Amino acid sequence: MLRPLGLEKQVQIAHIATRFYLQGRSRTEIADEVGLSRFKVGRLLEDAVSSGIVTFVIASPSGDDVDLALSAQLRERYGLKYCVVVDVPSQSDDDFQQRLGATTADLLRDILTEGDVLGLTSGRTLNAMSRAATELPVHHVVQLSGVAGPLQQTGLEVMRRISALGGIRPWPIYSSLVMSDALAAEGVRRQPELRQTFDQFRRVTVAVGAIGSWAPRNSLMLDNPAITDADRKQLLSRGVVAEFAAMLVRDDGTAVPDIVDRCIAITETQLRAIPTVIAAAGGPSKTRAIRAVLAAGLLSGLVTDSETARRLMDGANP
Amino acid sequence: MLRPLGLEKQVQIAHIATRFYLQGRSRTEIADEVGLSRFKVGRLLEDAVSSGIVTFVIASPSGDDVDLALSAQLRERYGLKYCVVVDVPSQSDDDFQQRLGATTADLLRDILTEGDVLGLTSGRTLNAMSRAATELPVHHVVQLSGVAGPLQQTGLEVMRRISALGGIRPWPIYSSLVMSDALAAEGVRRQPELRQTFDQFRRVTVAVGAIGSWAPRNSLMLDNPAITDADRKQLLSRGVVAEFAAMLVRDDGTAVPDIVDRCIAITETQLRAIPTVIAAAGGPSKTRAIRAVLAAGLLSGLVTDSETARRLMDGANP
DNA sequence: AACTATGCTGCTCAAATGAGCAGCACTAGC
DNA sequence: GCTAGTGCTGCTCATTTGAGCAGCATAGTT
Repeated sequence: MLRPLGLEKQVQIAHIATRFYLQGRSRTEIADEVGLSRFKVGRLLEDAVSSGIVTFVIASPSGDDVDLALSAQLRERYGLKYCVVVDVPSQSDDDFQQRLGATTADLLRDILTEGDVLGLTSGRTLNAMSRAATELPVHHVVQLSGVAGPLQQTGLEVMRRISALGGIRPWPIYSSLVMSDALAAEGVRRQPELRQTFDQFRRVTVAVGAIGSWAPRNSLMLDNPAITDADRKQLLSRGVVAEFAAMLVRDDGTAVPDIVDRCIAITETQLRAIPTVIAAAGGPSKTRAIRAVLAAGLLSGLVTDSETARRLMDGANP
Repeated sequence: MLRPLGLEKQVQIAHIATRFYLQGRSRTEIADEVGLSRFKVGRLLEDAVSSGIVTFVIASPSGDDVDLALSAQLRERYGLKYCVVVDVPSQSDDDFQQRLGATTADLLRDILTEGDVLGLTSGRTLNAMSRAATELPVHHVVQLSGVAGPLQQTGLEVMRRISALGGIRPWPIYSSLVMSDALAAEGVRRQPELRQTFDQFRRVTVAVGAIGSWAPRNSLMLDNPAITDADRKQLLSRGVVAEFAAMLVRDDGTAVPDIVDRCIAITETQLRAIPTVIAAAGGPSKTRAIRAVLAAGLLSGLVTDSETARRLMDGANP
């Protein structure tokens, strides 16, 4: 339209649009009512949309901080099964983890069913998730990777909280995530208690993990004492930018298996066998890492913040 | 729904709603895409609306000050053919008339066609209209009522401005609106010049008039010197609350013909014969009067402000 | 005047959609 | 263990709707 639609036409369109969209009448019905052909009504409704008289707003009805439209977009973009994007206005790191964790807990409560076996890694976000979780309809929670980072944020702590919800059996890993050498790791893996947990890996139906960033450096694993400066240097030179459980990933999504034999954690193959794998991670420093893990194609779900989501949307098509 | 919809379901609904409303895909298409039955998709879209995930906003695309939704509602409510409701944030009386007048001019430009003959009364709003009008595709403008009120706001002034637009022949009334007695009025009506104008009344296809309020008192006609205190008292006691052209109206819409024979203006019968009669009036003091004129059932159009529109909507069904 | 070009209208026919229903899983209560 | 109740699913059939088209009016051009 060159002329921006006459005033009376606008009102007429508004009338028809109200009847149609707000009152749910059919085009045919409206046509009879206002004395137009149903074709005319249909075209006026098209005009209503194209001229911007009618706008569609897609938003969370609870008015809470989930950006549904962005969630749906991101989900679409990366072919995810689950995707939740949280609006986190505050930039405080604590708030951040808090919101991401709480939302992840909400998502889990939503998608888990009785028969599911939940697998978890560690990290601040997962810790916040375990704090926020109030009810999870599962009976088994399996720790997917060994301990890394401060005592308060280990996978063990997460396991403790989750199993405290009641009726949930924990399968913990009492071991550090990374060993100094493959032989030591081999020895740990032989421990009966640990083998019990490892045996559970194939039963896990839903896994939730954090994403660690290696470039920029924001990862509990990378800071593990068992990883020497030489290790770090070598792995970084091999292109590692992210870690998920014990899996190290390059920008293009390919894995770097150099130290898998030193890790006490679920393997890539086992991880890929899990029907639903969800990552919870956000923040500017994690964007590149998240993109890498997405590129690896092992995620079926992602919980992140809106700023990160936008950055992920902006990136080149994967 | 008791539970306010699971998080994942919300995202799924948002996805489907986006595809449907924002991208215009069909339910069937979406169903194939996401692997659901078209019925399921349809139900999810219903949920999207009922749960408030999708909202329809009906607003003027130009972002200007016409409240389209309210216009359509009011139009519907009073069975009007044309109705424009203007948002006037400022409470200044001048702004008020200005906006109402400008919008009336827009409406006229929109609905008038070459063959139309325009009829006008007087008043501040119509004066503002004549100021705002830049092009009107008509060739004849007929003054419908005699002069009342200050020189700057008479119908004559309106006629002058409109005919100055070019290509428009004015049919003026050089007379006061009210005479002190019927005999004098009779004499005036005999004047050839005036008869020419009166002869045009039946040719008028679109009439635009202001509404005067008698209770509360806000009318140029009521203040006319030819109306004595006794007249006023009598007419008010007869229940007159409004005037349109020279027609005096009660709350219930019935006419009070007591002084018609003293008025130099179009008669009620002639007025009712005009296909399209539009009133332009607004403001708190005019609400009751507008309601009365609406009740009289002679209007096919109304231009008013949003506050007044809301008051008119609130009133009992006519 | 004849002729395109343009835009608007309402038609036909096929596709999309809604209403209502029966099948099925699950629950709660006996 | 049974059974009525509840909620969800996808079906059939009738209605609604869209795509595309031909008719018609208007405007501008030759």
